[in-house]
Amino acid sequence: MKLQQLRFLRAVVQSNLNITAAAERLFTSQPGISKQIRLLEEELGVKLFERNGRQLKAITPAGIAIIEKVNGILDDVEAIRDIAGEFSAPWAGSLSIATTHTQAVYVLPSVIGKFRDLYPMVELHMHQGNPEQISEMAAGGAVDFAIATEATADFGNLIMMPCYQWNRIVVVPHGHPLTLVEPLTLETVAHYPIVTYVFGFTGRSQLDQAFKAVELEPKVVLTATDSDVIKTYVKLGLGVGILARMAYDPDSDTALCALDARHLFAPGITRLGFRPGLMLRNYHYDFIQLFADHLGRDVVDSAIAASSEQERDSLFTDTTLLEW
Amino acid sequence: MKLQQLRFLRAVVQSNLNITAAAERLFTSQPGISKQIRLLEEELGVKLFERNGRQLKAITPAGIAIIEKVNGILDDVEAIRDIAGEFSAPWAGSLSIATTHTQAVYVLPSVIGKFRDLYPMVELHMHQGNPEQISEMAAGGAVDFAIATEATADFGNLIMMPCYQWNRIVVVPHGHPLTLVEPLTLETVAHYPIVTYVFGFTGRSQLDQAFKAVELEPKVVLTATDSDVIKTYVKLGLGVGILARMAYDPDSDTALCALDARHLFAPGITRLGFRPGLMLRNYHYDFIQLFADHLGRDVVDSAIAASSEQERDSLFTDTTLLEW
DNA sequence: CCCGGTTACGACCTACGTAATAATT
DNA sequence: AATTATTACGTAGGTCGTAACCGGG
Repeated sequence: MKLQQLRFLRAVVQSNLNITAAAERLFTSQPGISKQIRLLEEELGVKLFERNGRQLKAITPAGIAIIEKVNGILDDVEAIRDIAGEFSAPWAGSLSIATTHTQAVYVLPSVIGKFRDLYPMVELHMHQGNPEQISEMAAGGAVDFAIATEATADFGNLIMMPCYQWNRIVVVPHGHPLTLVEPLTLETVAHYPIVTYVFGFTGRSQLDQAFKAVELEPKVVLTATDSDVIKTYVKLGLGVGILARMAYDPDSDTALCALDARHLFAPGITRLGFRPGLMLRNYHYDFIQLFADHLGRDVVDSAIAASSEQERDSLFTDTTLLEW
Repeated sequence: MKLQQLRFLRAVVQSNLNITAAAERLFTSQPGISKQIRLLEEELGVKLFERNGRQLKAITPAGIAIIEKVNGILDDVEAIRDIAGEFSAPWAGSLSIATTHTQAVYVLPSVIGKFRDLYPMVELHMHQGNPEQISEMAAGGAVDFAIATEATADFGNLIMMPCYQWNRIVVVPHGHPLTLVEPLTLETVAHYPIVTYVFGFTGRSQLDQAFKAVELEPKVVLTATDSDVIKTYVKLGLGVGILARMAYDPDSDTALCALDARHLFAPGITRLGFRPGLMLRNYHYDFIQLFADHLGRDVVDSAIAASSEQERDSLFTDTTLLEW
C-alpha cells in the first residue's frame, strides 16, 4: 500500500468514479491510476469498485468503508505537512477562503488587510461561488474556510461557527417617496418593484420569509448575486433595493439613500466553516479571530470537539456496515 | 512523503531512538532507515530529532506532534487492511492476546476452544508477561488484546473493560489445621507462612491491602507468577497458598484442600483492554463476548466512544504545543 | 576500541508516461 | 463514433542492501 494509491483512490471517488477526470485532477496519466487502483485491490484482496465491463459503476461496501479511512489518512498527511510548516515557518503558508461576493467586497477587505499585516508571507486565495459551491469547496478540501450567510450547515459535515449578525437596509435614490415614510413598513416597501439578491445569497430566503409571513408578494424585478449590481440598478430607478447594511457605504454611495430596515427582517448570521480533519495552523486561528473577535482559539477548539461527537455517530454507521 | 518513511519513523521512536534496533525490528538495513528519516526531515523542512553528533538524542517538539499523527495514519492503514480482510475473508485473520499465566492456563482455554470452533482459520497468538509488559504490548500494537487482573489502566491509554469478578481461596494440604477453623479469618491465616503471587500479579496488591487494613504482616515465604508453582509448594508443605479460585481444579488438585476466602479479600476484577485506534474485526467482537458475555458489540463500541473523549484532551495538549 | 550513524555505490525494481487496444454508451 | 478503461513497453527515478567511513563514549 502506497500513499499515492490512496491519493489516486480518493481522486477517483471524488471524480465520480471517472478515472480520466481523476488523472487530470492529479496531473497524471489514466493508465497510471488504473493500474495502481488494481494493484491496491489486488493487495487488499477486495474489489473496491463494481465494474461494468471496464467502466467503474459503483463503490463496493468494502470500498466505502475503506475510502472513509483513506480520507482520514490523507487528512492526517496534510496535517503533518502543516505541523511541519508551523514549526519551520509559522509565519508562512497558505490560506484559502471561499465566500460570496458581498463578503469578499464589503466585509473581508479590512480583515484581510489586518491579516496581511500580521502574516505578510501567507499566500491568500479567494474563491467566489454560490453557497452550495462554497460548502463543497470547503468540504472537499479545495479551500480552508467557507464564509457564507445562508444556512450552509446542511451540506457536508462542516464545522460552522456564527461570526456576526447583520441587518438589512432599503436603498432608494434621493427624493424617492419611501424616504418620507415613517416608519417604514413591509407594506409600503412592497408597493414598489424590488431589486435584491438571487435566492440562496446573502439571506435572501429570510427576506422572502418576512414578506410571506404577512402574506405580501412583492414584485422582484431584478436579482443579482452582487450588491454592486443591485445598487447600480437602483440608481437607474429600476426599483428599491434591499441589501445588507454592510454593502452600503455612505461615502461612495452618495447617489443612494439608505433606510434602516432592521425592524422588517430577521437579522442574518454570517458563519465561517471548515471541514473536520483540517489542521488549523496558528494563522488560521488568528484569521478567525480577526474575522469574529469572540472566536478565540479555545472557542474554535470547543466547536471542533463538539462536532466530533457527530463524527462518532457516522463512524458507528461504518462499523455497522461491516456487520452486513 | 511515503508510508514507509512513516513506518520507519515510528519504529525509530518505538526503539528509543535507536536506528539499528528499528532496522532489526523491520528486517531492513540501518542506512535505509537513516536515509529515509533524513529525507523526511528534508521534505518537511523540520528536524524530527535532536542529534548529539550522529546519535539521536531526543525528539523535537515538532517531532512529537508529527509522530502523534503518524501513529494515527499507520493505525488507519492497518484498519484498511482489516476492513479488506473482513470483506474478503471474514473468517480469517489473526488474533493476538497478551495475558498472565493464570488467565492463560485457567480461564482462556475454554474461551479459546469455543473461539476456535467459531473461527478455525484465525491465527491465535498468545503472549505472556507481567501486567506492565502486557499493557505495553497492547499499547504498542504488538498484540490486540491485553487481559489482566491488576489495574492496567495506568499504562498507555488503553480502552479497558471489566470482564468478570473473581474471588480467592486458601489452599492447604489435607489435614492442615486451617481446615478445622470455622470461620476462616485473616488472623488465623496470618499465623501460617504464606505462598502466593508476586507483586503485580493476579490481584496481589489487593491481598496485601487486606492484611494491612487489619494491621497484620503475614510471613510470605514464597511468591510466584504462576499458580501451578504456588500449588506445588503448598503440596510440599511450605505454607498455605492464597490464589484465585479459578486456579483450583477439584478434579486434578486432589492433593489440596480449597477453603473459600471471599469474605477475607476484596474481589479481583479481570479486564480486557486494547488500544484506541485498533480496528476491531468481527471476530474480535466475538472473542470479547465469548470472554465476557455482557460485552456485546454495542457495549464495546460505547467504551470506545467514551474513551475518545479523553483522546480529545490529549489532542488539545498537542494543539497547545504548537502555539509558541 | 566498540557501538551506532552516515556516506558511497551498485543492483533491482517499480512507478509513470506514451502508444496501441479493447470495450461501453 | 466518441469516450473511457486496459494492456504493452520503455525509461527514469528511487529504494534498498553491501561496504566503507566517521564520531562518541
